[in-house]
Amino acid sequence: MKEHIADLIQTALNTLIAAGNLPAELPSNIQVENTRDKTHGDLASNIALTLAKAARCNPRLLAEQICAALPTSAQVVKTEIAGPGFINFFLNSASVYAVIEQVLDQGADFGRSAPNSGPRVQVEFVSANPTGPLHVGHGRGAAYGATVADLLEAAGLEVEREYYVNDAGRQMNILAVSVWLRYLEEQGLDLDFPANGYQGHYIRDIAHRLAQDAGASLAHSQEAVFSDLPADEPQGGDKELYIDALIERAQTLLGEAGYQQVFNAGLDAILGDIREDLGEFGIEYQTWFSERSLTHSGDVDLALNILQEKGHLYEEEGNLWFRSTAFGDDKDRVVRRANGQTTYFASDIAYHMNKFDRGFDQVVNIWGADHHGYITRVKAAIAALGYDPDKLTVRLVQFAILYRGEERVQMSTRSGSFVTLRELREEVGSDACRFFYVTRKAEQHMDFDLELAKSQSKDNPVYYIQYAHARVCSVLRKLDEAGLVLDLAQGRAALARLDSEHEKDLAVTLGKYPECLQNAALNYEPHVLANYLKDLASDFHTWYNGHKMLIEDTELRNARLTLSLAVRQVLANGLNLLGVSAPEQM
RNA sequence: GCGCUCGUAGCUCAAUCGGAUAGAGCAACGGCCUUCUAAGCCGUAGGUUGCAGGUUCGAUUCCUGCCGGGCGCGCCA
Repeated sequence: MKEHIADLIQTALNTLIAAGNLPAELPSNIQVENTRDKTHGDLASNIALTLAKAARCNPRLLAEQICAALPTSAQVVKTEIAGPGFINFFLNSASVYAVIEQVLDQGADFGRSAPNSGPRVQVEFVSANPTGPLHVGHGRGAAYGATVADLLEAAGLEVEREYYVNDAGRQMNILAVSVWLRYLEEQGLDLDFPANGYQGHYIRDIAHRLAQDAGASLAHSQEAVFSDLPADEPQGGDKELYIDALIERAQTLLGEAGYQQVFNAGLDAILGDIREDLGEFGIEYQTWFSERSLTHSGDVDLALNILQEKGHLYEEEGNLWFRSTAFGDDKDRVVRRANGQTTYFASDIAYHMNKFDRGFDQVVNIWGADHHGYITRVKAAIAALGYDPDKLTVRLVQFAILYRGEERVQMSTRSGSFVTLRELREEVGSDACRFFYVTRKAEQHMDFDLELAKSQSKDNPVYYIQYAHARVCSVLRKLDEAGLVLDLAQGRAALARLDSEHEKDLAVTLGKYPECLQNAALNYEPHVLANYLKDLASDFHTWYNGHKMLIEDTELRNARLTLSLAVRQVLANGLNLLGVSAPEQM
């Protein structure tokens, strides 16, 4: 429809140019927009405002000339000039209601672009360290990333969802030691748990299972484990030095195979838990990418060699540095320490090289807002390796603050007393979680009210939207109970009988859905879709409250039910993209 | 201190690449239940878009400075 209006305007402009009323050299970009205010018609163009200067003409006067030169169109009822020179187009009801048939014809595909018709994109999200269960902060990244991925897919892109598993590094060794110590406790040792160890109860569970599998084969005496270790923090020592010493002791006593057994017991249990948690949250990945595999495959060395060859590395005091300042970073970064160990950043360089080598046209990283300082150096590395850093998009997600009504829910990562995503889902349900998490702009701080998310009232947007969907289903049930049948063909033929403002508003809102999806996808803004669904549900409820569906007039009844079906379809399509169910009854 | 980010009604938030009179919901106030779901409906009021400049036909949006909140600034991951 917008194209049609743009064509009309183009024809008018051509006429004016031919008549010598306009200079031939004009910017050719004709904008046609949905109107925000329906008193401004259905569609509007600012063409007279943008051309006024080049045409050396008062915008309103120019608008009048354009209007006069517009060819007649069956779809346009009237045009109006308003404000500083906008041209407003009023459409006939048949063109407004045409969308209803389109929705019913296309069903679940309505609003979606042809699958895999666009570029190939990877979306990496969550990627939390497998050292403990996901907490509510990860939940927002999960919901946001999953929805962005689904939206991009709906927009026709070929999408691959990936989780980067940080299964290398010191934190993982701390996890392994934590598991081992709990295991030793179960074997009868009496010990002080390290201040820097993982305190959560889940560690005991993992240790318990390890004991069942391994028996006493990993046990060592109190003496062997703790002799000659530096003091831990409570004893006036350094907790970092202490835990590192414990890691070394574990590796010595257990040997390569034994240590791996403990290590993997922790990793497998936690990763399994995360995977299950996300699965229950409606999130599936195509790839779980292991950080360790980058070392084993030689990708880390390869990446460093390439940087070395290109002259972007230098040594200083035994450390190997990447000259990221040459690419806009604040300071250079160490990639390999004097002790030979590569840094986390080195893995990340290799990881991004690997991503680009897999041939993605676009790479999207969803990170917590605390990582924003990291963007520059990663882009620097990508550029230094010879790839296009603009192909990487990083979207940051702010943390959510939980409220129970007015009261803020305290969270502390220490001592494992944080609120897990699983706990949150169990309390308010996955649907409400998925919706609430994406209802605000990602980079916006958000307040997540548990009471609101649980409430069954119109104040709760999830309930309100799902209720609209269920309401249509309910009406169809009532229809059936009354011994009536929906004649869809008659309903579609009789759409012109829908003559109330509410019905027209609804159809207009339905018509905006495809564009809403495009905007939400291309800008990585799921909240646009969430807000749209609220508006659509609101329009539907308003209409429903003012008009009875199950009426004597068969033709009008079928027309209203036909509109309802279209509303239900779009609600279901949108909810599905947000990972929220569309229930048939509440 | 430097960098990024945010600041919109009392509260939580919108505002479609710079568009028209800045919109919703909650709370407040005033009305509504013999109804396909009152777990609701209708209406009223509520604003110097943090402040001050700039860019232009037009700025919540872009630029500069200031004020205020958040985050980051490790050979941690």
